Amino acid sequence: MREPLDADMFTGCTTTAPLIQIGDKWTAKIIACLRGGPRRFSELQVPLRGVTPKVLSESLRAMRRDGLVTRTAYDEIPLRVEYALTPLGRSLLEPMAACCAWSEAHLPAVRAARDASGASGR
Amino acid sequence: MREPLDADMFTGCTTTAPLIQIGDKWTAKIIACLRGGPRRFSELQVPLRGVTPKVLSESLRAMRRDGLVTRTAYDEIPLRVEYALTPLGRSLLEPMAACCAWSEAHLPAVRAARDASGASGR
DNA sequence: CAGCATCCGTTGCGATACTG
DNA sequence: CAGTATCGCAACGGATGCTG
Repeated sequence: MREPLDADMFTGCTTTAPLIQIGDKWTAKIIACLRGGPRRFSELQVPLRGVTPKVLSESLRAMRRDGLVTRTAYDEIPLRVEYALTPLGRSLLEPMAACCAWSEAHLPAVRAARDASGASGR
Repeated sequence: MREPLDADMFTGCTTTAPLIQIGDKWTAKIIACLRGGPRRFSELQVPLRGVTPKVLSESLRAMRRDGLVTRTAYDEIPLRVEYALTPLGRSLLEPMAACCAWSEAHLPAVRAARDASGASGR
C-alpha cells in the first residue's frame, strides 16, 4: 500500500510562494527578449504584441523588484531607457529552456490528445 | 549594433499557445502528487490545501483532455476513482524538476532583492 | 465518495487618454 | 520616448449547497 500524501507537502515549497511570477502572461517572454542584451522599452513592445504600456511597465517593475532585470535611464533627448537581465534573471534561462524543450517535443501529443477527446472544442 | 527583435518572435511559439496550463494554480502540484502512483480524488485534496472540489475537478478534467492523466472509476460502494499520470504527464516531471531546482537555488536571492527594494512591501 | 450547479469576489489584463 | 492615470471587463478561483 502506497503511503498517504503528506498534508504539508507544499507548505514549505518555495515554488509555491507567489514570489516570482514567471507564470504570468509576459515575464517569461520579456526574459527571452532580453537574452541577447539590453533592450529599450519600445523595443520590447514589438515582439510582445498587444502588450499595453501599462502592463509592460508593471511587469518590468515587478521584475526589477525581484532582481531579475535592471533599468538604466540615459539623459538624452528623446528619452532612452534600457532594460537588461541581471545574472539572476539570466539564470532563469536554463529552466525556461527545459520547459521550451518539453513543449517542442510533446506539444503535438497534447494536441492529438485534445483532438481525440471531444473532437470539436469542448 | 544589436539586431532588432523579431516582431514575430512569439507568433509560432508553441509555449505561447494556451494549450497546457501548467502555469495555473494547481496543475503542477497535481502532477507532483501523482508522481508516486495513482491517487484518489480525496487524496489529492489533502496536500492541495484549500482546493475546492469544483476547481480540482476542473483541473483534472483539463489535464485528462490534454492526455496528462487518466481517470479510472471502480464500481464500488463507496465510490472510488483513481487518477494517474500518463507517460506524457510523467514526462513533465523533468522540466518541473528544473524549475524547482532553480527555485531552491535562487529564491533566497529573489527574497533578498525584494527586501532590499522598498523595505516594507510595495 | 466523487463530483456538479450556482453564485460571487478578486485579479489580470486591455483600451484610452494624458504627462515629463 | 517612456511611461502614468483611469476605467472597465472577463476569467479564474473560492464558497456553498446538492446529487448519483
